[in-house]
Amino acid sequence: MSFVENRKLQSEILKKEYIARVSIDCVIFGFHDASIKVLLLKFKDSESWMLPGGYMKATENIDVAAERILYERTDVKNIFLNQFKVFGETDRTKNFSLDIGRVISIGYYALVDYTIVNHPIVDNFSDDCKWIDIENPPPLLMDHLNILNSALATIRQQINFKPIGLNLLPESFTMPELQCLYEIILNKKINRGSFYRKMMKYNILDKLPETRKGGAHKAPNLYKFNRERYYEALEYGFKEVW
Amino acid sequence: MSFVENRKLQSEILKKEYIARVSIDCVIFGFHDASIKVLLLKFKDSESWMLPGGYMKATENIDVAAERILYERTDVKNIFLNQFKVFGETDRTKNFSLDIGRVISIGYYALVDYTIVNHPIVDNFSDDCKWIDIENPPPLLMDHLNILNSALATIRQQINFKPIGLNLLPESFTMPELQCLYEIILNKKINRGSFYRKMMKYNILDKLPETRKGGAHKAPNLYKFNRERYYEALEYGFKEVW
DNA sequence: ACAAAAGTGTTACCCTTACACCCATGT
DNA sequence: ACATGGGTGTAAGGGTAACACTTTTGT
Repeated sequence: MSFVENRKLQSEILKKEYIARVSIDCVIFGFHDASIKVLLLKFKDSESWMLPGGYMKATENIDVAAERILYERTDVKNIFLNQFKVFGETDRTKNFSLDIGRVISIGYYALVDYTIVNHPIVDNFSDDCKWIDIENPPPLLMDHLNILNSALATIRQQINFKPIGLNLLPESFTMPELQCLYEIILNKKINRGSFYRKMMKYNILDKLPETRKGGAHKAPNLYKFNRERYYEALEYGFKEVW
Repeated sequence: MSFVENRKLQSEILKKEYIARVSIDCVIFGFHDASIKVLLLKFKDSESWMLPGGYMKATENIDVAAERILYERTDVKNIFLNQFKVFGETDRTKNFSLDIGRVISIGYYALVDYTIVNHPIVDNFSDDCKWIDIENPPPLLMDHLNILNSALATIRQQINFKPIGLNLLPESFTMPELQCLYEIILNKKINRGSFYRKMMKYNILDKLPETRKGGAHKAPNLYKFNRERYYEALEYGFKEVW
């Protein structure tokens, strides 16, 4: 089979297996060193970075596709991704060295434990995969900076009426750590006592019997999220005005 | 050219012009007779109804596609559509007599003036187009009932922190009419005085010099939305908790 | 006269903030 | 002793809701 024939066949297979011109991009946020990180791939032989993304298969549910794509490109699995917006400008891929034509992309975000990425295993298109501080993003391909900022705006909105932190913090954590997460996301200081009471009223925390030993001062209490009540709050939100 | 050849050609043209397997469905809400209506098409020679929808072209921006599709199918134009969710279950089209294969659909909603639909002009696939009360929806094709309910849930959420009513009410309206709209959307009674003050505090209404004559009692004041402040409120919302 | 609309005063209540105070517990 | 963390009391302030009262103005 000639090279051209082979490429044609590959293309045919791809067309059958995948939905042409529809991709998924994943904005994976982590929390570490009192700052928000995003998981990025470095495009091979280039100084540009990109969000982990890929094409949808014709036979798989959209949410499943998002999880598969993230797994294939970063070795990260079993995380819950939230669809947040479709990016469908005709010129959104023009700032890209490969001519992939017109592609619309479905944006997903997730808030995950920073430690889920242990090994920088990357796929054939990338030569690096790591957490990058959102304060200083490197050059991003196509409209990926726009997608990233849109995801950030989405979580900053949602923090007003939905819980946050599960999967972003380790299984158990202290109240000052949780407060620090909120302060970083909201980019402002919060009064400690008020934060404490509001969190307790949300009724999504379980206090653990043990404390975090080894620090320089009083060992802080450990908490974990009560999954049942957390998910309930995620679904229904904390408040409605009307 | 044989029938088969012709169909093949048509299919090829369609493939080039349109993005295969990506559709847009529009949930168009109107307000009339103190109830919420949705604009539906009746599928030809069938008792089933559907949301106005269609396929995206390869060369058009996604938001433009949504407006074009709505216009082609219902003769309604120049309305602002909001993307709200992608429906991508593999089995979402199975309950449909035509075998269109796997299609993912991008959901858009709009809130419009009920009077925009003057003539029930419909396309080749439909034999009726009209407003239908959301309280008693007829049988809907595929997952269109799901899409409709999802759009409803979206606006009921958003009414808590964004203005509503522009395009849904006529250019000028009275305070009781606006309150009625809110009560219908939220499905509950609101205290008149409290509603009045809250609305005035939102600072998105301009009081007109004239009143609505001809009613049985005191002519109520007319108001209209201040576009500039309305759009600003749409973008930034009325309140943030943290 | 009557009914609807408009605007405002009042009160009670809840929630949120900021601040403070006291206690506990590590080094 | 000192620093951090935990928990709660309190007072100020803002927002909301329900209710009532008054005034206006159509038929």
